[in-house]
Amino acid sequence: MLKARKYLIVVTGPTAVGKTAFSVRLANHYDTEILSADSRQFYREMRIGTAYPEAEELMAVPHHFIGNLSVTDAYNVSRYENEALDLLELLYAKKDVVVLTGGSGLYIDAVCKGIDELPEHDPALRKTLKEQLKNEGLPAFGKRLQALDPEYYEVVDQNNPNRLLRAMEVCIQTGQTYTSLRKNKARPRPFGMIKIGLNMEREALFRRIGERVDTMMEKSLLEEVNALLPFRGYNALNTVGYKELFSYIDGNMSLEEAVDKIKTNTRRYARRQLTWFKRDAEIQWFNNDDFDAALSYISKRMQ
RNA sequence: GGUGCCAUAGCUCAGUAGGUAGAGCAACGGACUGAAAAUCCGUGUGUCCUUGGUUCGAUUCCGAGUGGCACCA
Repeated sequence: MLKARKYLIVVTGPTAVGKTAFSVRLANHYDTEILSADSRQFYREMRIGTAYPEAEELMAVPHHFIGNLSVTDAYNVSRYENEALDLLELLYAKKDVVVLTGGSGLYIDAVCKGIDELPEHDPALRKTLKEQLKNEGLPAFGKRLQALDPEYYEVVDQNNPNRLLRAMEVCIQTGQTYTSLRKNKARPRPFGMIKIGLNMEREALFRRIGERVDTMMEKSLLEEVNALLPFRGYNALNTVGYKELFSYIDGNMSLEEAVDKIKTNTRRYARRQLTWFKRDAEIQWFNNDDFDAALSYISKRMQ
């Protein structure tokens, strides 16, 4: 007997375009389950501000990587890659198709292509390096990286502290250059991938973003944020919708200003997402409400 | 109705002693390998309200019109 081919249908696109509803429909159609690739919906304490799927949606289709973490948990793409691949193996024992949906491009790529073997960061080392960077400044810190990994220094964005810090970390932790560890080669996966991008006219998308933020405020996002105040130092809370309201709570701006800022930053996030997805030629784009066209494309690809 | 002030980028405004203009915010483009809803880089997008006049040349000066604001009726 022929073994049925396994498929991962990836549904992506800018925030607020309607990925969740689309994916639930898709999963229902294939009688399967959904893996989320939204790096902030992992956190169970962040529901309103991350536009968590509705209760009915969660009941209609089994979801994974939704609310599986606490904001205090340390997490990263590599762990996600491993956990997602393990889970897919389990799911493919009973399903031929699984849906991966979300807007975190790096996380989607980790599942589809894999990322290189690099050491997980050492919090103590990162703290030390951060302080050093602060004290000596970006240029001097960069020069030190240049001494350790001249090749990477040439290509890195030398103004981006996160990039310099990470590279420095890896060099120090491994005693090897960051460059030598970055293979940047896609790994083969035991399933076929069909990538669907959802989009809509920008003006309409931006209108939706504004409305969604207003809805979040009506659903008492401010209360959610207030409850998370003690955890604001955690990376999970360095997120649109949360940081602006922290700033309001600190008295740095009015509530109206904070809400406007959330809308602006969400629009920018959507643009960055589009920039990321645009360069992935495997993505086939559809209008967010064109479910049938997407479905017929998918079934054609599966033949 | 009268008088005064204003009209410049999507918004708030600056400016040009007459040589077609620039800030902030917004917007737009891009980068991206264990922080990624993060982090970083780049870009002025303009009938200077309309119309006559003066001038080699008007967004700038003068007149008229239109719109807005204020005050007086």
